[in-house]
Amino acid sequence: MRADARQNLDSLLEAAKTVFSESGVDAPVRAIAERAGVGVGTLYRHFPLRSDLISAVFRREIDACVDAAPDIEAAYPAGEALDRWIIRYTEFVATKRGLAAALHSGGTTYEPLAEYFSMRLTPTLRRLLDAALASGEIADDVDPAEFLGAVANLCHAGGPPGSVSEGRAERMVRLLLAGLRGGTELPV
Amino acid sequence: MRADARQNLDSLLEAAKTVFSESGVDAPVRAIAERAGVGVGTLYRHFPLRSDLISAVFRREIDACVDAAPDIEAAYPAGEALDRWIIRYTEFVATKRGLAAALHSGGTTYEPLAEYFSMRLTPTLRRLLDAALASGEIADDVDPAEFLGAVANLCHAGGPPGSVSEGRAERMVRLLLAGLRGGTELPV
DNA sequence: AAAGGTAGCGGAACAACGTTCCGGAAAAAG
DNA sequence: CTTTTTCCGGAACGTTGTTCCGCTACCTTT
Repeated sequence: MRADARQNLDSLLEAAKTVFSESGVDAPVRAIAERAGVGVGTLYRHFPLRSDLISAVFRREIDACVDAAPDIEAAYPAGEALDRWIIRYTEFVATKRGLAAALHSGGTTYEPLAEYFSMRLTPTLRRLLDAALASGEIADDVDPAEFLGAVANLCHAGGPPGSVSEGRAERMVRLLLAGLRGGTELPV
Repeated sequence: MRADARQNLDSLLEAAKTVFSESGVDAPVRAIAERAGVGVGTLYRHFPLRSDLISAVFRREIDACVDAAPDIEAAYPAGEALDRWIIRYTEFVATKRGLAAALHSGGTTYEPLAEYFSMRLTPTLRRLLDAALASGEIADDVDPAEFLGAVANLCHAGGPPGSVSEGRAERMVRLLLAGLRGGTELPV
């Protein structure tokens, strides 16, 4: 790999990270290329699809979230560890404006990113759930991939303009976690 | 209002309803105009913003959902009525591909639609919650607007491609409802 | 019934988007 | 230093939402 190509790739990742956090994942491709000081052709050479760039940028942050799990597991009992890691995951997702929307935009465009999300995060949650089930701290099991998707969906503003939104995501996620404790039967 | 204008407006609403259910709310404006047999200029005369058309199409369906509440309230005890109405709301939202994504797309574009959602649905849920709280069937209160937004967010596919998604939305919503029963304290 | 004024229509035109393409510049190899 | 290969830049294309204006045809008025 040529030296200038490597340099441009780094610039692009850095620029994309900045732009995404400023304007969300819907930011125009041209804006990213401009901030990186390269042409759009260069961007598309490294990332044939827009979603490839998004994937690359978020991969490292996903890894950081996964890596946080062992520390939490060691420091708290199983049930509380589960809660704390989910809250940690919440904080990661909450900062990515438009990410959840992109993930279920319908088409096959963002499948690779969703794939990676699940590939890394699912086993972590599976382990936390098993531990909490074994210790009897939660009553119901759930599919980890489903649960992660649900939490991610909850972590975005939504709702009417004037409504209280401070802490909304966290409140709803805590409600979901409380649901795992209950085991209450609901009507069909 | 002129007769042909009235006729075109009806055609547009009818066409939009069809196209939205076939291709989701992201369907191109031109496709709707073409199906209605009018030019895009006519469409924009009646609906200055794309979101205005979406609002108009969904208003009647929201109303239907609100109107279903009294029947459910009369037929079931408070707690079960709450569950059943939320499930009914779920079914409505689930069929609107891309609607939730549009609602929290960030900008002010879809605010009128979200406003109307909340304006109609919030009081209904407020009443159901109060009844269930009064009868002691649920332990925790929530902000109705928040809860509705959360449920709407849960009603979309998300997750990795291969994962189980059959009934996912319903399972997650039931978990959320179970959370209202619990009242379990969670860690900070 | 005819005629005029005007509400309203159609679709070309514009800006911004994602994506493609290729002439030429610059890095690596000899 | 020359050759070869890699890779860059940005013009160009197709599709989006939205605007604009000349002309149609509807309603009113006589």
